[in-house]
Amino acid sequence: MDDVTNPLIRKLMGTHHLTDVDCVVLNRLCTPGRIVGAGQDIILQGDPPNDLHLVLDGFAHRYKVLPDGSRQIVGVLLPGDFCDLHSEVLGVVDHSIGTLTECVIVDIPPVAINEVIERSPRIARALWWASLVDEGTLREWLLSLGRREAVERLAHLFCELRLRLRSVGLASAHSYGMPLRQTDLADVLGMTNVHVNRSLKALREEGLVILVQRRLTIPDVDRLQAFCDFDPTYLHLDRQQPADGA
Amino acid sequence: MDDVTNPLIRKLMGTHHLTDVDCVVLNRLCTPGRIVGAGQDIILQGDPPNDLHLVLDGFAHRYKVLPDGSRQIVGVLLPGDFCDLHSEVLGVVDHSIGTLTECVIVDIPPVAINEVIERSPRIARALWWASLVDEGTLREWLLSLGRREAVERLAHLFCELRLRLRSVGLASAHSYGMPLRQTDLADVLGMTNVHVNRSLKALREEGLVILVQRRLTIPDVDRLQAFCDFDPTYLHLDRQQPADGA
DNA sequence: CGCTGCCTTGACACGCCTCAACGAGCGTGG
DNA sequence: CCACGCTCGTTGAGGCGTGTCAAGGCAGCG
Repeated sequence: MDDVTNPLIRKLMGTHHLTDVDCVVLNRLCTPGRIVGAGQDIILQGDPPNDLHLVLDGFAHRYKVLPDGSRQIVGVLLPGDFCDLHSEVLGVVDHSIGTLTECVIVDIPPVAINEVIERSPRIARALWWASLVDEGTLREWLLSLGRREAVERLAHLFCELRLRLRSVGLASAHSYGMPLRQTDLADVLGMTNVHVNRSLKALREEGLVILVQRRLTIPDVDRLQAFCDFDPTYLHLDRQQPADGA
Repeated sequence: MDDVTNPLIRKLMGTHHLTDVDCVVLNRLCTPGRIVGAGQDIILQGDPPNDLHLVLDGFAHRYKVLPDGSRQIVGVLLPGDFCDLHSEVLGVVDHSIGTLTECVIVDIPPVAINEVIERSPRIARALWWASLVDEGTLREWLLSLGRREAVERLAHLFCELRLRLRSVGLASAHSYGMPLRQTDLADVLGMTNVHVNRSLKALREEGLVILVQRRLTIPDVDRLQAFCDFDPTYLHLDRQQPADGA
C-alpha cells in the first residue's frame, strides 16, 4: 500500500517506473500550493509565458471563446494535470485556463522544471508521455465532436473521466464525483445546456448512468462503454516499457 | 533568396534560428524519401511504434474511424510535418495516418532523431515547438467543430491552410493548390460531403473563395478572415525569441 | 463508348438549438 | 421565520442547420 497523496506522482507511477528520489524531487516541485476559488481564471489567452501551473486538487479547464461569447472547453484538467507545460516554448498562450471547482494550484518557475527534467530522464520521459496523452485526448474529442451524436459524446466523456480519475485514485470502479454543471458539460461537448439535459435524461432512462448530487454512478461500465464505443487506448494507461537508460 | 527546398527546414527557419550545420544535419535526416501513392495508409491504428515518418511532399492526414465506418480526420499533414514524433513515447499509436495525394515520405529511425536532438538544442527546441503547434491546432479545430457553423468552419480551414502552406513556400498570398476532395473536407470538418458542397457554394456566391481545378483562390483575405473570425495566433508563426543556450 | 470518381442539386427527415417558463435548492437579510 | 434572489436543472413548442437519400452532370480514362 503506497501512501502517495500527490496526484501527479500517482498518475505517472501508474504507467512509469520512478525511483524514490524521483518522487522526492517531484514532491518538492509541488510544494507550495495555493487555493483558487471556483470559476477563477488562472491564465488568460494572450498572456505572455510565465510560471507553469499544476492542478493538485479540483477540476479546471482549458477554454477558448468566440467573439459572440460562446465558449468551447478544449480540455478538462484533473488533479495531477499540468496546465501549460508548453507555454514557454510557444510564447503567447492561445487559450485560457480557469477553475471549474475550487482548486489547489501549484505555480512552478520554468527553471525548476528544466532542472528536474535534466536530472532525471525518467521524469522527463514520464512528463513527455503525459503531454502526449493530452494530445491524444484532443484527437479523441475531435472524433466525438465530429462524428458522434450528443448522447454518445456525453457517455464517452463519462467513460473517459472515470478512467482518468481512477488513475489518480479519485474514482471507485462504478462512481466518482462529477462537479461539472450541465453548462460546463455543454461547453465540453459542443452543445447547449438544454440538450445536455435531455441527453442526460436519455442515459438515465436507459439505466446507463445515475447522476445525483454531483456524483456520477455507472451501474454497468461495460454497457456504457459499449453504448458509446469507448476504447481507452488513447489514454495510454497501460504500463510503459522501462525506458532504456539515456 | 534562400534556395531552401526542404520544407521542414523552411518551416522551422520561419520562426527559429538554425545554424548552417543544423540545416545540414536536418537535410541528411530527410535524405531517402520514398513515393507513396494517393490514398495509401502509412500507419494503422494499433501498430507498434516503429520508424518515424515525415512528409516531404504532398498532403497526408491523421484519421480515426468509428465502427459504423465514419471517418474523422484529426490532422492534415503538409510538407514539413512529422506524422508521429511521439509514437515512440506513447507506444501503440491511437490513430491511423494515410496519404491524401501522392506523397514523398521519409522514414526515420528513432535513434537518428534522438542523436540530432541531443546534438543541437536549437533543433530540439524547434521540433518541440512544431509538435506544440500541432497540439494548438487541435484545440482550434475543437473550437471550430464545437462552436462554429459549417460555412465558418470551412472558411477557417481555408485560412489555416493558406498560412501553413505559405510557411513552407507552397502558397502565394491569394491562392494555393487544394487537393482535398469535398469528402475529405467533410471528414475534416465533421460534416457530410453534401453539406460541404453547399457551404462551398455559399462561400463562392459571397465572393469569398474561388475553387476551381483543385486550386483555391481567396480574392480578399481580410474579408475571409473576418468572416470566420480567423485569428492566426494558434499557429505561432511569429519569430521566436532566440533560445538562451541550454 | 461506357465506365468510374467526383461534384451538384432537390426533397425530406431529424438532431439540436432557441426561446421561454417553471421548479428545486440555498444563502441572505429583514 | 419567511420572503427574496440567485444558480442550476427541467420541460415544452417551434424553428433552423445539417444529414439522408436519390438522381443527374461532367470529366477522365480504359
